[in-house]
Amino acid sequence: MSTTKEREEEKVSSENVDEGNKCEVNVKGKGAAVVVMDTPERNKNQIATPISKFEESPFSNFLNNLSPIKPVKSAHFPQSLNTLSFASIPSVFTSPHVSSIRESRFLRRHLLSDPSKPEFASDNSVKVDTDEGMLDAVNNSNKPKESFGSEISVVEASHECSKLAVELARSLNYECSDSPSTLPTGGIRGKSLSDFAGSSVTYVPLVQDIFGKGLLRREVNMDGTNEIDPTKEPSGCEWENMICDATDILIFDSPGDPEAFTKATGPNFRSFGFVSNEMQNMQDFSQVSTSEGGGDGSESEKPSTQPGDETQVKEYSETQNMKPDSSLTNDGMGVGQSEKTDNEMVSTLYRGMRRRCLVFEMVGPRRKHLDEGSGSSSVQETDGNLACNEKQVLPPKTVNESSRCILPGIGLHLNALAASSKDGKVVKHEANNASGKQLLIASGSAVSLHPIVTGQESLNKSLAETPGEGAIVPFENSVPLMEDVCRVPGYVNNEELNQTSPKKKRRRLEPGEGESCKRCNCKKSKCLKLYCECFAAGVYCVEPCACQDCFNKPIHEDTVLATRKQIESRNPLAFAPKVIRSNDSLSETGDDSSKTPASARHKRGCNCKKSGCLKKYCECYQGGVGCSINCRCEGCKNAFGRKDGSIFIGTDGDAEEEETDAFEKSIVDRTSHKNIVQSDVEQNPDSAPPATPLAFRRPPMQLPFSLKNKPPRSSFLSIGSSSGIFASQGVGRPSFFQPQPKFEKPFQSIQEDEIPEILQGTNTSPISGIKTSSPNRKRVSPPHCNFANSPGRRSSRKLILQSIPSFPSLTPNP
DNA sequence: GAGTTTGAAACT
DNA sequence: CAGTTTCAAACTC
Repeated sequence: MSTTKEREEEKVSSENVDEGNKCEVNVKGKGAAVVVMDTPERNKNQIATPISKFEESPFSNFLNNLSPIKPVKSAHFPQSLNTLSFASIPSVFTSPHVSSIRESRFLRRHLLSDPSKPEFASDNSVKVDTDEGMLDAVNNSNKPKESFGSEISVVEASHECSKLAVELARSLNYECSDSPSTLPTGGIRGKSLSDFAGSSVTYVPLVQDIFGKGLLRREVNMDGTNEIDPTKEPSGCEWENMICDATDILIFDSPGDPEAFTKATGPNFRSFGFVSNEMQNMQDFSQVSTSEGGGDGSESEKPSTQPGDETQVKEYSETQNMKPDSSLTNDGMGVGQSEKTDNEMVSTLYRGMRRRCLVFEMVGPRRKHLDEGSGSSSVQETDGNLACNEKQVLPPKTVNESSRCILPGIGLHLNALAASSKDGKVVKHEANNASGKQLLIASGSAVSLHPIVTGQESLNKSLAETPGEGAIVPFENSVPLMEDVCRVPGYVNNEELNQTSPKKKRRRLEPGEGESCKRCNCKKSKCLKLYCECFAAGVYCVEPCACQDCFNKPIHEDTVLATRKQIESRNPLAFAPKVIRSNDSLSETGDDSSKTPASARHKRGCNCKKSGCLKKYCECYQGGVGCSINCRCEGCKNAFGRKDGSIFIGTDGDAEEEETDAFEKSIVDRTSHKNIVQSDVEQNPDSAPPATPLAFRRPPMQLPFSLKNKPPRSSFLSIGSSSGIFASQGVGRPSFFQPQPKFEKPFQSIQEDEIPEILQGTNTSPISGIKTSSPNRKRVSPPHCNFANSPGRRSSRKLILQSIPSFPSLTPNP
């Protein structure tokens, strides 16, 4: 009892001290991702509501904890989880810089977490979860403590966690002699942040989600640990190292360990699953396994497991799968100590057994559990994602849901993104409208997402490394960047967001914002021509599509790929994003001041004659970009910028107003993007803001091909500021949103990669020169093809024209 | 929901 | 490269 009081006191004190931090942390957690992603302003706005909610909830929770009264968590939780997951993701994804930020966060979190786990504070990893979890934990802590009855159990749990971490490390081959008890997860994050922005990133979200659920559980345990654990303070450094290593291993191993990852085509998915599993395991361990005993146990376990790293990993994953289920079903917290004790004994005994046995089945079951049993957000999210993915793409390839999600490749990714975005919006809207948008935007905008990007990159790399993925879906591969970007964010979002039925989400998305998930209504093209938006976007047709005789499905992958190649052979940029965001780059040209269209440009330019570039018929307008020199439009009144170069100049008041609005929005986005991407942009004026991971994925081969061979009509001039634009548009005008979607995909994923590559490769400068010289000029000489080689600019991300790369990548060049 | 308009994509 | 046709989205009613 005294312990409980102490805990409370600690928490309280920590809260008092850290309240500010908490708030910030929460904000960051949620908003961080968002903020990073796009315009801070939006994020702030959007986030604000959520944050406030969170804050309140945590506060209330803490207060409750302090007070004898124990409030029930309930509603806040899910949101917090979602938000957390998002936030966490970005943070994780964020580049090293981000990591630094994170560290700060961690610190804060630690403070927060400290209350529950002063000792663990050293472990950054745990903290994040704790933040969310804190609340829950706080609420739960009281219960759990009571239920636990003995602190020992808690301690054991913590040990188990450490064990889990250790196991992970083992699997990785890393032996962390000193694994801080619980932190493994945290450690992972930390690592991901610093080291593996990309890979880690992907994991992180899951982790967070898991934490969201599991943390609560964990925290409960943690609380107990805190009291007891003081003895165990792990060295943060060591722990982090271990985690990092583990994460690395996990990530990298993932490909290697097909089993562990299961069949999931998408590395992301795998990673997620893996992480989630770990997390769950951790939780489970904390909850279940106590018997093995303290930190020592963890180490002891390590040695045992170490024998085969891979095997261990698999086992680990298996165990994760197993555990998660059990844990999920039990909810960790729900299970009484008695159960735990029983389970613990058993669990400890069978751990190894389970792990190994579970191995492959893990994913599927787990998810099911999640879906079925745990109402927890994480589960839902995963489900939602899966569902979405399944619908969209997957079908054939992936057996597992998870695999489905991932596998679909482009289609999936894009769809997922779209769906996710929509879902995110929808779902979040429930909780927080703003947050939802942010998420979406974030997902959408590769730029802002650095973290995401990084994550994607890592993912991409992993994918590239992993034979399965690439081999499986060429088409998917080609999609890469876009998809990746989308995937990650979207995916995450979906998971998080898709608490409800994925289908619903998709549908919602489609109709409303729907762009992310493009729907087509093709009747004669069989969805194998660019007429088909889905096909053009590099996505497989999904349920929402009303197409007839559709061949744009995973089943017909070969056909799709072949067709793609054909089209690409004709026009290498055919699948490149139509709109390229140069926003940043444009700014260089002076566009920025103008806000005008320069920020982003349509690759080819439009050819409107009757619409005045004021309707969606106009691709430029649809893409939320101004018309450029490349445009051959007549009577251009594009609100985003006229081809005259007068960007906005809206001769018409309306147009001007619109433009201004759009600009402002775009500017905001840009600014955000710029902030993030600036370096890149600066380096590459043309470059799209986001440093997408695409580059990794992109098979330079493809692009060079297409580009060199045939520069499409237009040059890449267009800007890739899409994210910004979209975001802005999305916020500001619905109409834009719609248009954006199309571009978005390309934007985010593709543009950056493509452009940069192109630019780089094509030293021919034409593009760059053109862009720089005249922002509006869309038609830069296409030929920049060299992009592949251009070393100079590459140094920077040179996102430049992702458009090209993305697609090329998609094409099964290999 | 059906029909029209529009402009891109595809074809010649 | 230019012109025409095809196509599907966007738009209107």
